[in-house]
Amino acid sequence: MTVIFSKKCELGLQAVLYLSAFPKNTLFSALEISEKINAPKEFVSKILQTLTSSGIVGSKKGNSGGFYLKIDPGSVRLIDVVSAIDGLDLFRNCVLGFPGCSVDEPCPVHESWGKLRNETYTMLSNQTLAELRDITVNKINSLKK
Amino acid sequence: MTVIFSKKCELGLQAVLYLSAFPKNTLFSALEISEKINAPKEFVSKILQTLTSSGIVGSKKGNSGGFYLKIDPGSVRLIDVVSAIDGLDLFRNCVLGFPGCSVDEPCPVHESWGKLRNETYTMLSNQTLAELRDITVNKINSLKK
DNA sequence: CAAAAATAAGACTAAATTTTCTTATTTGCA
DNA sequence: TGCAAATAAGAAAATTTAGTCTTATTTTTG
Repeated sequence: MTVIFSKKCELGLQAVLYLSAFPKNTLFSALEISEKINAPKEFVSKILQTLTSSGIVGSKKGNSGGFYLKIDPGSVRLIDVVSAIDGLDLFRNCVLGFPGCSVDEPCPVHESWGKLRNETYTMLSNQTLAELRDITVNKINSLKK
Repeated sequence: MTVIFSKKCELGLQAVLYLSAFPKNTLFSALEISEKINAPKEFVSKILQTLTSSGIVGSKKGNSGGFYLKIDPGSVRLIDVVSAIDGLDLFRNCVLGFPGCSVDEPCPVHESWGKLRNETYTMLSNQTLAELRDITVNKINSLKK
């Protein structure tokens, strides 16, 4: 089971982080990326297509084609990728699944989860891929092979 | 899509919260509970069976049978229900899905998510059902009919 | 121009989760 | 004792998510 994001989203985040470790516009084939993040090539390719249509990633067809980060790493935040793939329902819905959870009819953890949820949103919004670069490079390099 | 818990877990939490709003050992049939929390009866019944085998809930067969909170509401915490249904992987796995995420090989949000994850765990552990009773009763009563 | 290698797109399959159904067993009560 | 109503248990169906396959198109290179 995934933690809070879907598998698609996790892999999308990993792929974009991978791309952000290299100079902007550096092309990588879906195969290269999939091997690096240890995921099925076709699945990665499909996820990157989604990110392409949302504008975060660019693609180039043909013999020497591939995917690349289209937006400057200083302008992309993790939340942008999450938003493009899973959407933001995570930050709207009641964590206990109650309907109509609000200040007037709060669930038992409405306030406390609300706070944590906002902090999570902030965490995913605060830093850009550029700011995460060093730690990202270190992590990417530790992924064996 | 659910927020961080599975549907089973959400409904299990709702059902237990419902039971905790009444004096301990008060019996409710799966049908009554399912109508209250607006979920399929058989599904609720199955979830409560899980909670029965984990000891949080008790069950009584036969004509006037049903389910009841077996442990005192002052001794049950939300995390106990989560643990019984979804397990605690949520509090162990990397939120970005990276393997081997650790202090030595942290992912880009290892520290910040680690903190939020611990606070989430604390939130689900701190208060007992008894302490949540007032707000629970209010929420349950707002769920129409 | 033809071959090779890549993305794009969509159909298809597989797996996991959710939900329903069926049957057995238990229990209270007339 | 027999019926009705409930849980127990497990099979089956439906839905969602994950992953694969196929075909088309693009682009570079020989």
